[in-house]
Amino acid sequence: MGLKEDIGKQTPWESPEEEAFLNVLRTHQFLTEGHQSFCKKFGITETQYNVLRILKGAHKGTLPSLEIARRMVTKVPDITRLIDRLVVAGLVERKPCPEDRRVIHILLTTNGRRLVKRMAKPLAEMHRKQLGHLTRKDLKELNRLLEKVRQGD
Amino acid sequence: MGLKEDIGKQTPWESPEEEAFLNVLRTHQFLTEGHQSFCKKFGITETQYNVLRILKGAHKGTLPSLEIARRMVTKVPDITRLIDRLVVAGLVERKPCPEDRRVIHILLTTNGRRLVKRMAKPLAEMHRKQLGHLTRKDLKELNRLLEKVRQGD
DNA sequence: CCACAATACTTGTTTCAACAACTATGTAGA
DNA sequence: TCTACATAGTTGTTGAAACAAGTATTGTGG
Repeated sequence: MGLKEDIGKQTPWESPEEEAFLNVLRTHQFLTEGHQSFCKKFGITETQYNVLRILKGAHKGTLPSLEIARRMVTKVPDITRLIDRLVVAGLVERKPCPEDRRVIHILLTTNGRRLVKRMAKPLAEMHRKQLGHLTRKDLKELNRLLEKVRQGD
Repeated sequence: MGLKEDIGKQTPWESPEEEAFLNVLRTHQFLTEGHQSFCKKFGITETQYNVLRILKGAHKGTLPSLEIARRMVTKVPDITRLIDRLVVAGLVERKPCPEDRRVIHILLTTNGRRLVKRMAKPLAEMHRKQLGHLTRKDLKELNRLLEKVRQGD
């Protein structure tokens, strides 16, 4: 199924660039939908999972909040209340930095670490379900092209 | 710049699928950011533009609201108030369908049509700015792979 | 060392999206 | 024709994102 049938549009694309643009949007939507409902099963949002994932991958498992914001996929102008919710959920905690009292370090709690671990295998499964029909060569080429897109502007 | 440096992560990917997944998310963010600020310059949101674009491409320039919702890139469970805002902005209007009184047709007003037209050229320019550095072959391959992703699941 | 700028985060406010429940109209089978 | 169900859209409510302005701490040029 091509994009044209997919969205039931009458007129063709203005340009191949527009087609690619919408194609990225559609595919993003396709992938993110599954990811969203996946996260929901574990009681968190996509954005919240993103924070946990970043913390898990971080050196020493701790980062200043704005550093987390910087690494997020989406822009988060409101990192404070995003962290707030994770604190309330008992998944992360704040630890003021003694060296620089402006900074607040965020780290996973035991529960947070446990949740990320518990999500790992099912998540990998979902990725395989969503992308497993692409060959290694496909994936490599897709990654190359997506990275090339981001080099522009 | 690869994805790894891009997001400052320590640990490598769990799988090529996860890498591709995040790559789509990042690239989507990259593209949509520009698109968002573009739309903002014209006083509308991305979602609102999406409605206008769909109406412009629709046969006879009119569609029932739920049909619009169905064609949107993102899920819109709240099409009513999305249309509300466009009505208030004077860009679309509602026209009850006489044949089926459940249905309400949405159509562009003159102002709406004018706005879409006014946005067309700058938008094409932005697409070229964002994606112009990819060759035709790149774009074709990218489109092919993105469509292939959506065939899965 | 002192004013001033930069950094790191917080808070207030407004707007938008998500979810579910609800109304109104049309369709189809017993 | 009457009941049940499906479709189209609306509304109420809650929660989260967007934006801008504010506070506290640190770095820096004169």
